[in-house]
Amino acid sequence: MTQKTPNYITKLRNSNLRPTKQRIKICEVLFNRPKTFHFTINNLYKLLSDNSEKKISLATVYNTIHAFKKSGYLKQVNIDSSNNYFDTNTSHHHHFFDETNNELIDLNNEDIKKIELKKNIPGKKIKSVEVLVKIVSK
Amino acid sequence: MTQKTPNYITKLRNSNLRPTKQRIKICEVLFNRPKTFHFTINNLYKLLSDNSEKKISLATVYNTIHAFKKSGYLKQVNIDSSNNYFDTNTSHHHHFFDETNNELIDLNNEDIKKIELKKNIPGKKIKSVEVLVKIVSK
DNA sequence: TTTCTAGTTTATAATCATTCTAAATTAGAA
DNA sequence: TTCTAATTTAGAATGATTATAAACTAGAAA
Repeated sequence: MTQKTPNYITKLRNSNLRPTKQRIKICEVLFNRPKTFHFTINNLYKLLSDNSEKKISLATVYNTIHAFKKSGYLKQVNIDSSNNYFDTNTSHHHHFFDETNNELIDLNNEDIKKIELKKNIPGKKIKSVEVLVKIVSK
Repeated sequence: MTQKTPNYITKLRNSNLRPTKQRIKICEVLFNRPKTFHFTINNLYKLLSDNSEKKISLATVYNTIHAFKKSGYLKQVNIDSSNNYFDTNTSHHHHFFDETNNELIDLNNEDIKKIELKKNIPGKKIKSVEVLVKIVSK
């Protein structure tokens, strides 16, 4: 079931994204992981710089991440004005945000009772319902 | 029960904030309203500029809003990286965000079934639980 | 009332994240 | 191999917010 060598080339091509060296490298860093990955653009940029001699420009990191988001490979998670995260888990779920070490943790749908609203706004339809649980060390 | 002329001077002094002309003016714009008020710094700055000949500097608006937030007069509501709101309703509640016209709407605690988490993070305690319901026009 | 000082306001500069621009490079079809 | 459109890139531009430092002011003390 687990892909040994994920075919990022096909994945990219399917989204009309040319499989460039930079995009494949970013795919490897983001998706070749056993678990969901949460990151900021800055996190990722540093991570890419660290394990590589030839670095990917910051502009390309921004471009690529936004292209990936548009293609549905990533979800954006806004915590507050100074913390803009991305999440490789694109299924419907929620988050804990640990303010002690600025870490995002998934709160899966099955780990929270269904959200039921007793109010609706006339003329409007719901696009999303997101729960953010802020936590700190005890 | 309703105060005809709210005593912002006392309110400010109680929080160790000198009741300056600027702060009182901002209090009037923010709190002398029948309902909760949602705004961005820019909204507020424009509003203050419009109904006044002598305008309050942008720096003071930022300073004051942050002082008010610190004193518990306001809550900050982060929608996404380009929408940073403040809310005069400081009670525990949630929000709708209407993406059609960038408007925040309160979702009071009694209008949502209690959020129950079936997961907890060892060593961590919950600081807040916030629900954000994004809506658009039908 | 006058004086004095710490708190406050202000214009402007600095910062930081993000987006834009336009030139150089590259993927991949022909 | 050639050619073109897509992509990458460095650096400039933008926009929100914060910092700075000089001028002003509230209000306590004389």
